Amino acid sequence: MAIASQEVSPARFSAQLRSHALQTRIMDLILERGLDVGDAMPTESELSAELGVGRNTVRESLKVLQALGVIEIRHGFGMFVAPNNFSALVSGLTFRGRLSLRHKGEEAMELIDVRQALESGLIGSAIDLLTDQHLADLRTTMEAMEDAAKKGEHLYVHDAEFHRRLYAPLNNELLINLMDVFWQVYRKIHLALGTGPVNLEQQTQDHWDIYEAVANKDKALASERLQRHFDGIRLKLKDVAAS
Amino acid sequence: MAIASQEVSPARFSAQLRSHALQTRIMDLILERGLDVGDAMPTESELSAELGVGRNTVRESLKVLQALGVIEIRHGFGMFVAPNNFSALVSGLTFRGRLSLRHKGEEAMELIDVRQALESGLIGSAIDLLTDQHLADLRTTMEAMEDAAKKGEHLYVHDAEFHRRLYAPLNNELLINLMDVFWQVYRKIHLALGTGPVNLEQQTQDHWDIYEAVANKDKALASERLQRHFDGIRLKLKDVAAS
DNA sequence: CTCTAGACATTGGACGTCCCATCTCCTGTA
DNA sequence: TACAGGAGATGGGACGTCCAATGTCTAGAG
Repeated sequence: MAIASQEVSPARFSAQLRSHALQTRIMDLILERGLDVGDAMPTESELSAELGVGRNTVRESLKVLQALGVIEIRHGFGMFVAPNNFSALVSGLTFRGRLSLRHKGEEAMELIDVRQALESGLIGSAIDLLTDQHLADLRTTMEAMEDAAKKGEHLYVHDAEFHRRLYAPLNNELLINLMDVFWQVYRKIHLALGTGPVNLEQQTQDHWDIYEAVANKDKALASERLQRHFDGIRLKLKDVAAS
Repeated sequence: MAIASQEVSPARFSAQLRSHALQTRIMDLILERGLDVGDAMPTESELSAELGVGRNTVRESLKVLQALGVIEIRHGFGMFVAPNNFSALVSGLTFRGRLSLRHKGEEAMELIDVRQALESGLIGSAIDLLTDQHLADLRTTMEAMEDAAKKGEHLYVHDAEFHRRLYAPLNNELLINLMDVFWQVYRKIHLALGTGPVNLEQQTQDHWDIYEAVANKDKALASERLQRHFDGIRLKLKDVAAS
């Protein structure tokens, strides 16, 4: 009965500490009951009764947990422990980026910096662990990208897929999710600013270049080309932000 | 059944898309009104009226935005656009980590991997931009850590401070926040598992070693020692998780 | 016997109202 | 001038009610 850490006198504390405490209690409840990813949570009413708070209050916490990717809420069905999912961060970070663009776009640029550091820093390890299968997958993605480019379609999906598969060998879900978040935020900011003209062929060629370096297991070259790739992205962003 | 021109009738969409849309509307409202960090938001009632949704509904979204670090809510005073703040992620990631520890601790380990990649990958750039002031700050932190170690106190604060200051030269708030989040999550998971015996002197010496390499601007050595530092952390975690 | 359409129960979504808790600021008094 | 206390505003919370979505069960058609 790990009621543990029950506050004794919520008299002078509290601010938003209470709601945070409630979120924690719900997460603890999941852990204590041994619920795992995909398992059903108690209903809102049950939680409300069990935790001794109103249903609205519980709902506020649940919405937060949903936003944090802890639980998944399905209307008319129930709530479940969610698989790792960082999509929530996207909203917050996108907001940050757009907010910063009103000044000098510093935060948006920082985001690119982090992405660049992560990707160009990890490409070496990824190449070490690269198998033929991974390479084949990567090539498939590239071919799809080329097709899309020829048709004049957006490359968003393929671009994202490329970067995702590039680091698949590392077998690190957290990393993939994180990079995905950054990628999506960049895209959203870019969209929000209104996309300038895009050179689909050039974009595709950039990726082919990276692919080639990776296929040759040339770590230094791959890292450098990734670096350059991000320099390009950074320039494009700076360009649009200057408007 | 003639549907009399519903105002906003995303009839078939409705899922949690609605609440997400509401969050977006609030963020857009902030951007449209040109509100900046620290500025006051409309009150809950105003938002409720303006967005045409109930106050409870608006509150759920506001709580989420608070969790995402977009706004700051001060009971009895008002709501404000928040400075960048990732503390929310800590909760979610910590939960993930603890959940994963019931299996094989994979996710917790992934977190260390990402931290390791980020830190050892970026130390080079940080050293490039290192000034005497940064170095002096770092030394101050180390001395404080040593003091604490001698007194037998926990090194948490100093450890965090060290890693934070190590990358201060990069002048990238996002990165600092991100690493801070990872650090806190690691600490929380570690605490939740029950801390084994800690060797304060060894821990301090590890950091001194890193400091030394940085002070000598020896990028390779610094990177290697950071790598080793994280290997130690990883072992400790694996050790505790095995229980 | 099988398949499908519709009723039903369950569960989350939204809202309104009422009252409490907390904060800031202003006023009045010493 | 300084401090104490009140007023007003704002968020926090709890019910209760009704709506909407979803899965399941059942009855009827074939």
